[in-house]
Amino acid sequence: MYTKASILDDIEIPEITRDTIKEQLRKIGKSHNVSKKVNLEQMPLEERLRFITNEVYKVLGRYKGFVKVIYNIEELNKYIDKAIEVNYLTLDTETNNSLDPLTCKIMGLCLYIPNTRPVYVPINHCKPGTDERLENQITEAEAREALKKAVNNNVKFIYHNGKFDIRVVNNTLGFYLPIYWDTMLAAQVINENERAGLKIQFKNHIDPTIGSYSIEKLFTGIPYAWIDPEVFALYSAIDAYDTWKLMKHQEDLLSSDNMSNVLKLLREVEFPTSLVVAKMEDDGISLDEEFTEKLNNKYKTGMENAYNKLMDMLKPYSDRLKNFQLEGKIEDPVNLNSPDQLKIVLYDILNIPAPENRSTDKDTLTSLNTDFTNLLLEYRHFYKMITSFTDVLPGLRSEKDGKIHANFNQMGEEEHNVKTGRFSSTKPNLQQIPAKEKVMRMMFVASPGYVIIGGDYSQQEPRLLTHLCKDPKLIETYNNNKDLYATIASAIFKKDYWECMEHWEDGTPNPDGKAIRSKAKGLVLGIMYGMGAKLMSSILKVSVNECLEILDEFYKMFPTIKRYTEHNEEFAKEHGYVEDYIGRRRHLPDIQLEQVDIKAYKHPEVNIDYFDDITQTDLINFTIPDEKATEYWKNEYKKFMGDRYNYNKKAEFKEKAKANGVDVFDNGAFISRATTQCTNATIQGSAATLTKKAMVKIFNDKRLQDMGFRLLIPVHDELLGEVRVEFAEEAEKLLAEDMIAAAKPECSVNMKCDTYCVKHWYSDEVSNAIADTYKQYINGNPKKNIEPISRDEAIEKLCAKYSELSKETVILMCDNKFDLINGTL
DNA sequence: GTACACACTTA
DNA sequence: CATGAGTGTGTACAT
Repeated sequence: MYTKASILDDIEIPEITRDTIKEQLRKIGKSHNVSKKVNLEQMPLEERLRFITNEVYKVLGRYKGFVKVIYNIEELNKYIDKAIEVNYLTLDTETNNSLDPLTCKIMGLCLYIPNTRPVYVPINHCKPGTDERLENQITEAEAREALKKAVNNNVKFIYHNGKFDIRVVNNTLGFYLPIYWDTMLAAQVINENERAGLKIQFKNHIDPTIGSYSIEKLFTGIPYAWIDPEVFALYSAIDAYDTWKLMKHQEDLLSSDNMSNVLKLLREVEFPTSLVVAKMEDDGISLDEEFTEKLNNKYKTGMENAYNKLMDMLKPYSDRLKNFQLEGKIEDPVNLNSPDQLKIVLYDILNIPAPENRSTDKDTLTSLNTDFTNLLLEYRHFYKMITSFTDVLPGLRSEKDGKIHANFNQMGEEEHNVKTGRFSSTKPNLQQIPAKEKVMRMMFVASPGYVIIGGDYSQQEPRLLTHLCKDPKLIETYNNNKDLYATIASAIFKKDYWECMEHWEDGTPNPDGKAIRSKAKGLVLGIMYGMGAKLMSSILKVSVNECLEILDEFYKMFPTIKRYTEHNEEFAKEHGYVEDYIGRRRHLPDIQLEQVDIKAYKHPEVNIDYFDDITQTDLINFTIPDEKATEYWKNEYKKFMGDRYNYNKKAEFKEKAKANGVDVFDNGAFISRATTQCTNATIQGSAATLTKKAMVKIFNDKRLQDMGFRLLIPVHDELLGEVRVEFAEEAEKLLAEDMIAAAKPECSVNMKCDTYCVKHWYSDEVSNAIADTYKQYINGNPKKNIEPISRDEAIEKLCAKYSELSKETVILMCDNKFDLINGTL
């Protein structure tokens, strides 16, 4: 029996696998749920803990003797020495009912080393019902020394979602552990369409017979720390073992030749990135609370005014409103946030000519252009700013340091399927802070003594497209530092390069050039998104035919792009995935579907006299799949369609089949969507990879580290960080250098990077906008019917518009004299 | 309480 | 038929 063995004995016994307990597992059954009749909440504590113990043993008792609890430092040291000997350590941290690594308490460590049994190291368990720490445990200081010893001896640390664990360890024990392997990230990179949870991964790849259980419900409402370590170990320690098994499986899978790029992506990009993200989340970003409140008040006033005016405009229609209210179709007063009610107000009560779909979205309301709809748009804008940003951000600040610690997920949200490899951000989503409403970004401020440094890749995606298709003309454009869109416009519209630029060579504005250049820009974006000619025509504001001609000319001038996209799509059809410039894969299984799924049926030959409850009608409707007929219709389809795909013919076939009672499920939409995604997935995936590489490079840049530089937010093609104010200029330069250098050696096209340095995010943009408006006010603008006004009047107007800024600040900005680094708002 | 549609924000 | 994200609201349905 394992229970009587000492830790040393354990280390010498052969590797224990779950095979030994498989039989038990089958007996226990596949799932466990606590009976709903048991009222956990009202159970006295002692009874509840006993109940929990019993339930846990019922489900996980098979692990008793497999997992072991370490109660003293001698045993822990032995275990760590063993880790040093074999060079690996799998680690999972347990916290006290908190998923916030910033403020949580560390409760214990789950460890696993091959050829030993998984162990649980209790650190902060308490006597039930109290905060009194149990004595027979490892102290935080002991745990810290033990882990540090492992780190100093270059032990390779393995995790499942290591970002969480290394943050917990940093915030409780005071240092960051290294990451050798993360099975969650590996799972997501290997197949982004599969769920990456530890249990499901283990079931899918290691042991399909494993049962599922959800005993977390048992613990709701009571601190985990009150659970006996022996009981808790059963529940938690097996995770470290599972993680190890999964890692071995993933390493095997990735050791094959055709997976070497995926392995490289993990080792050089994703694993190092998770460390960067851990620190970024721990650091957080500062919010200017006073400024945020001022903005909030401004928008609230604006929203209330708009709302009141809207209600006033509805007053003459009170009779009609009443009718709909009596029918229960609208509330009293009408709820403008409800699209259902709004449709009635707009199209039935106010009798505004309704578009076919009776939509109430922004485009529709804008095109309606009535006093009511224009005011409604204003109301909605304010409402959005308040409810999504100004009202909620202050509440998201951590009690620990008053900063906002958003969650950055380097592979997208776990709940959704992982897609292209881009970052996502939640609670709050710092990637959707308004950019058009520029003052909103000024809520974010550098920490005291720091300045914000920002850098964005200029045309990151088109440059990567150029690298992917190796177009000589486009490569030349970039390497000669010429404008991409002007080059393209000049090629397809047969004009001189300078005729396609926003400004002439001498700097004077060129409105025609601006228009033609923006057409080329729309074209490139459309191609990168996989847009159809119809939609592209509406965006470029040309007819469909004209758009087709432009596209034709485009592909004639840049045949490499067409060749590349076609090759990429064929690759996807053959392999079921596309690859980015490093080796990140985006699986698009739909692209391998047959155009149609065909299913033919037959009616069973049943004598209804045998069945009391079956009627003749039931029988006619009752069918069973007919394999032979299905085969026949599949052949018919191939014969009918011939070699070339034809939409009309397909429709004709569908009708014919349907008339014969054959189901034809059209996969056309799925296939075309997957095809559309091919090009975009490689470009967007490449961009995501490049940005991550840049983050890693910046993180590891010794010079930036010495300046106190820390990353704050990744916004896809843009990185935001802060640095101690005395190093502002130098850090700005280094940031751009690192971002550009990150593309090498894999990317053949030079990157370009624009940077800025401010105390408040976007204050440079706001300052420029104010200066521009000021100039228009005092000079006038005949095109926009703006009469020139005096300086005082202009300043007064701008102060009203920017009421969240002080008058002094507005004046400084008007004169372009605002100190972006030290100036106060 | 959960799931979806809709509307809006962003790169 | 445009790519990729998250948040907040209202509504319908289940519990």
